[in-house]
Amino acid sequence: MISMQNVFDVLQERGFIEQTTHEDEIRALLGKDKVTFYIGFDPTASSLTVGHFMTIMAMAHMQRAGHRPIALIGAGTVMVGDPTGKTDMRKIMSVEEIDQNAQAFKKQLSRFIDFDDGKALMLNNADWLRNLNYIQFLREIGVHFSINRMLAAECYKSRLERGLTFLEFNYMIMQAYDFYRLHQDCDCVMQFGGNDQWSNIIAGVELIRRMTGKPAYGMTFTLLTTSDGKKMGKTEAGAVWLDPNLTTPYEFYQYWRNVEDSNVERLLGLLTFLPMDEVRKLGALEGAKINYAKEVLAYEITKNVHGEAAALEAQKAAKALFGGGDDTESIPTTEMSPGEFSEGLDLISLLTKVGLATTRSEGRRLILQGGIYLQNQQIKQFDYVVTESDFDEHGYLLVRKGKKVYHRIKLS
RNA sequence: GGAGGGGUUCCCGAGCUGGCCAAAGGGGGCAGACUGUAAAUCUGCUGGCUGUGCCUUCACAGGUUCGAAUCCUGUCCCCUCCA
Repeated sequence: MISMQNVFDVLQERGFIEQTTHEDEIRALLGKDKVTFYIGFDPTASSLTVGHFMTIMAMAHMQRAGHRPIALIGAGTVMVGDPTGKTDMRKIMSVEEIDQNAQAFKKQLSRFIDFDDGKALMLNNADWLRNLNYIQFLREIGVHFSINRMLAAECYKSRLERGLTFLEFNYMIMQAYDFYRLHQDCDCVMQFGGNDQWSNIIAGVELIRRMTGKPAYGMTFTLLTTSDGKKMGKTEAGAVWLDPNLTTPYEFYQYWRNVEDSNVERLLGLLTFLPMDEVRKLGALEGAKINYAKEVLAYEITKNVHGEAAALEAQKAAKALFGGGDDTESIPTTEMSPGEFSEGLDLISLLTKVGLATTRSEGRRLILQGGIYLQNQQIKQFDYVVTESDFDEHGYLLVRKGKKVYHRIKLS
């Protein structure tokens, strides 16, 4: 790093920052000292998602600027469950599941942040939250919280209409206490998070101020949303995961390759390390040319998450399918024995077998509506029987569903 | 604890004077058209199956009836008001 730009400005320029508790102080602090900050990750699933990834990017920028990140695994806070943004109460998770997820989170985080030699810390709030003494906690920490103010918090609003349990109501206090603990134990003075975490973050900032008289700071990042305000990172199949077993690198690549035009520049800034002048250049491309920017976006993010080899492979596969290239190695492939086709296999069975249709009815519907193609030939006969003669000379059969979903059958 | 209102197909939400209900409408999703692997728009589909018929669904378990999402009984869960 040659020119040492203030990370605050970097984050701002790249579009991360949504709200800050004390903008000037934070900027000043980040400009001169080595600052310890934390971001919490609640292990509610077995993998991190792209939403977490954006936050991790911010963390990485901070680390590159010489600050010390604490990745806090929330295996204690998930025991309670964050009601923020939820309309219904989340299922109570078993401790085994939580701890398993926490392990998975740890592994994934280590790929993006350098935890060597104390350059970053990974902590788990289960270590202090699970054994709290109720009465003692209420007397020490609980006194500092005003129910009146908590009820006014934005994050509880929807839940006050539908019902909020006392368990979940305590989430904010848990998170505030985390910040306090990290402040005491690790000199952590800042907490970052997605913008939905604002209420929880300021609760911690205030708790620290009340208990220690010392300042603490908070900052939230923009949330990944589509132009109509829907959360990004969700597909019909569920979230976009960082775990390649849950979302394959090819699917992951395609997700970014298909984002809407208006979001490309923003996403490049948030999710890649490309210099901003390049980001702006790419974002300025118009019409069909912006497809190039999407390729860059998809490639860069996939590279960050799954490595260069996987990114190249995904890109090649995508180009082959959509751009007339000839590499088809990376498309999802199912191997089947020639014997299965010796009598012929009906198309519907084939579709369900490879997962292109979840039920036979769905398969039939797809075919009837013209959504199924074999070797790029539309098949509208629902009782079509696939035989070896449908395969190419190398023993491959390319099955396509709609415009974008490809699957290959290989005879073996 | 008392009074009242609810639990319907992926979601929201009709139906609940018994048959015409696999269940209106909207959302979401999928497919088609248009395109740039974009957005917007338009069209169709959207419980399962050996498919013009059959099977399983309207919280759960029973019952009444030729026939129940609709009526009766019990159970569980949720919400509102009162305590």
